[in-house]
Amino acid sequence: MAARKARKRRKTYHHGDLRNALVHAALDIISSGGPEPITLREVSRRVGVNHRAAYRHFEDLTALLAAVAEEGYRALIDTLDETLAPLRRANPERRLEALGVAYVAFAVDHPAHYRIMFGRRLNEDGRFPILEDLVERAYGVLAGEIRAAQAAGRFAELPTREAVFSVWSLAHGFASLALVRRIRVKRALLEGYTRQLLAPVLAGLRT
Amino acid sequence: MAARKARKRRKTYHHGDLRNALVHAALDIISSGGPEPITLREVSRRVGVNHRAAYRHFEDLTALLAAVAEEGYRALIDTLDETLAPLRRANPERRLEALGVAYVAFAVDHPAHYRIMFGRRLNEDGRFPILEDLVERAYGVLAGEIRAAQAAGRFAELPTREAVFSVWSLAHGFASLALVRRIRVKRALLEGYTRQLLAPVLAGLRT
DNA sequence: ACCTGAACACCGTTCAAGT
DNA sequence: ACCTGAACACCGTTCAAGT
Repeated sequence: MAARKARKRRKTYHHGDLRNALVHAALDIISSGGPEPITLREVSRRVGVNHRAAYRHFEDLTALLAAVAEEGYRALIDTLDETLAPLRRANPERRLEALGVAYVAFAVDHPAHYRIMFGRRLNEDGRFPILEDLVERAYGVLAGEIRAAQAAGRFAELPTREAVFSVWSLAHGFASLALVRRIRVKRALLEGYTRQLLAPVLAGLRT
Repeated sequence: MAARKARKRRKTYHHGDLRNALVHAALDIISSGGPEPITLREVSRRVGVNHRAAYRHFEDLTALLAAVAEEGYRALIDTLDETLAPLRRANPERRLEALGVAYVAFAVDHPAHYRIMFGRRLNEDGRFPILEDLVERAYGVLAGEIRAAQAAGRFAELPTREAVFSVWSLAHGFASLALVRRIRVKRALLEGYTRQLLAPVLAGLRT
């Protein structure tokens, strides 16, 4: 029926923004939580085009998934930036904690994006270098706060890289375990719980 | 050719230990690192039987993967136990650190097992409760050391559960990021690197 | 009891068209 | 330029047999 709707909406032979429509159909499939796998054919079906039409916009299925991942990374970076915006005057530690909380919340609130972003290694063949750039930018947000905390004399002078990886690993690990329900947390308690888990690392970095 | 070999080895109509053969063929496929997906047909092909034969032993593909995961959890638990064995007289902190290092090393050295264990949620429908039991046992090993450290007055009296999740999240997150090469570490440096990442959490728990 | 074989409804991807 | 349709070599799973 999604197919029928899409077909009604356009009078022309051309779709208009097929590329975007395909990306969001892919997201819908995963977000709906059902057991439906993301397939090129199902995605095209939802958009209301022949499955071959997708090849105009994506070289193959992996390229479509890479587009989903790219959108996800951009959304994550935006979320992290927006998290910091109202905290301009807060101390670096609180800002770092807020980043960790926002990161985990993003994963839990966008499980479809997150799984594509961190599930398979899409850039295995170096086909999508943009993905590496975006990860680097997200990393940079975290690293910036850790450097600021160190500059303010609040954090020990460990190598920044290792400090970032400690925090990132913890946030990513918790998010992943929550997504596969190995750790069960009610959404309303997520932020507080994340703070509890982050507390030891942050305390440890302080020494 | 694997098929031919298997066919030669047995003279009888029956395979002997088909179930086990299937589980290990599945592992071989993922371990080989190639892009070959684990399919019931490919697994059966490697063992040298008709793909329908697998259904004698596994209700469906998910059940086969669950068997792989089960074996993985048992191996992980064994690894953790063996890690603690020579450290009976060490202090709880060192034992906990050793567990974290062993956990990450297990993931990196058994990527096939690890991905099946923590990738999809195989027990979604409650079909494989054994998997939950085994995760619980692995969790118990970690929890035991944290409780011991607390009892020895070395760790602050935080709730054990949250302390375990901090350490587990960090180890799991680091392992996952290393597996998808978001964090790149040479195998020879893995243990030392893991210790560096764990250091802040362990220090934080100490306060 | 254990394995096979044909059949069905799905895939991704290629090639050769249609508008 | 953009989309379609038939075809190919794959899937998982079901049903009806073979030894």
